[in-house]
Amino acid sequence: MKEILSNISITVNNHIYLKNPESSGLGKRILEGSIDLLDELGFEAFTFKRLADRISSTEASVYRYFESKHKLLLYLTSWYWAWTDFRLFISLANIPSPEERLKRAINLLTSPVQKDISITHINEEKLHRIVIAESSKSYLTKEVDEENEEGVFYNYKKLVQRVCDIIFEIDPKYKYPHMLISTVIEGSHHQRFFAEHLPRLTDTSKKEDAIVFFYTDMVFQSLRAKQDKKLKS
Amino acid sequence: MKEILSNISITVNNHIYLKNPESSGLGKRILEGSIDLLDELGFEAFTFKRLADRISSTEASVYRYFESKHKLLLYLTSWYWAWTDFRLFISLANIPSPEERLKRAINLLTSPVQKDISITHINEEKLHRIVIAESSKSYLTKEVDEENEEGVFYNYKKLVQRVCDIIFEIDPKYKYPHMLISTVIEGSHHQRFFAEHLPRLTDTSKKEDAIVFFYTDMVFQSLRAKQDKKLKS
DNA sequence: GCAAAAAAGATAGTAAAACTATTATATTTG
DNA sequence: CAAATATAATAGTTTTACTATCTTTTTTGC
Repeated sequence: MKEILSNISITVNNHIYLKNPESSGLGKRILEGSIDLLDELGFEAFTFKRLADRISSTEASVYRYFESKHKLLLYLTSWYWAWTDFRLFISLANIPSPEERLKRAINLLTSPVQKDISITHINEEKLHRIVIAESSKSYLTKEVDEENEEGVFYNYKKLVQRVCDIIFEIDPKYKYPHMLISTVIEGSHHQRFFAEHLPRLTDTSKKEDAIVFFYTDMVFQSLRAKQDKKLKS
Repeated sequence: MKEILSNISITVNNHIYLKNPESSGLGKRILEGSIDLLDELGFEAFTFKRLADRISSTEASVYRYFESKHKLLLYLTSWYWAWTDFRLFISLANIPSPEERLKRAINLLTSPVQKDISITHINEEKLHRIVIAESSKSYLTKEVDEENEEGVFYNYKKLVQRVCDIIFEIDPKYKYPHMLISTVIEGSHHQRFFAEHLPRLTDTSKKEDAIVFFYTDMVFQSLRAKQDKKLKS
């Protein structure tokens, strides 16, 4: 995958950074280092000082790229949504049946991220763990409206919309596609976190992937309620 | 309601506080003041210094009740789950049909909190907004396992279990009751936040309460998938 | 009603976090 | 190679998140 896609790149809204971290070696070290450290320490204990030490740079240099650790988190999650949207696009290409496309979409959104699908210097497996544990902190703030106006959540909305478009093909009358899909995305992340840390809030069975199964079923049952087509679930 | 229930009180795991805030006037002012301030400022900008100023006390005095603002948030959310569990208990009393009980439970878990159901000095309407915007920060931390062992999430688990018990009555074979209910609770909170701040991630229709309807439908459709009883949805 | 105990207030102080500013040294680019 | 730009090194500020100490007020048990 690396070969084929070496000339595509993931873009993130430029209100999120001061200087594009993809534009320099230090910028890339900041991204790599912050993914490692956020995964190790969590958002609360993560600081630019610690990041600078880890990548053998200085606090002041990191501040030239991102105005705060909150913006850095926003960058990483936004990158993740763009990357997920891109993978989704590929996964759905040339599949004529909307039901099959929806099934593949849910599968991609709710499955764990495997190491081997990396396309860049970014460790997507670690990034996935960061998104699970930290991404809701990127919008559950008092600055959300302001930042939303700047377009920093565009990549997330775009991904949700892409899946909603499939639902529209299956049932143009279905009233809650966005609610359904954002519930699937946020929900599956929460369930992965619960499975690891608060197992009594979920139902873990190690054999099959209960999370993928549950949300696939949930979506198709919710849609079947509104229409009575046969589904290849 | 205030009259009838004046002798019941909500209990919170004692690992969460240093001194029980319900045991003194200052403690109650801390609870009241923190609910006001958290609602106004959000968790990030909330500090014990600001809280102390607001309630005309001192930082040091607040620290005698809670060892950190994180523990205070944990207290408030835990209180909220106990209160919700209590309301649920009442709402389900003497309703024989498990389907009807489940419907009432989903309704209670996904509806907005109205002012008039207050039983204490706590402003439950504000607390509900805090739970929506901040409660996931109480467990999305690196300390979650440690704190979970101390039992600080017990009230949340208990609430989820209570609803799972109803599902068991309806369909003892259903495999994912905890996933279903925690998805409903977390999901409905997220959707309320989205409706206000990120509307493109949800489907708002101001007339009826789309969120209650959506999750009720979701639950009953998910269960109908596994069984074919008639439901009064 | 009073003494002892406990709670709260007043004040001060520390370590670290979250930045900003300045100057010097590399590195890039035209 | 000069000029521009990026990074490093260093230092400083303000705020947060606490801890410590001492005094005053309130509670309580007799």
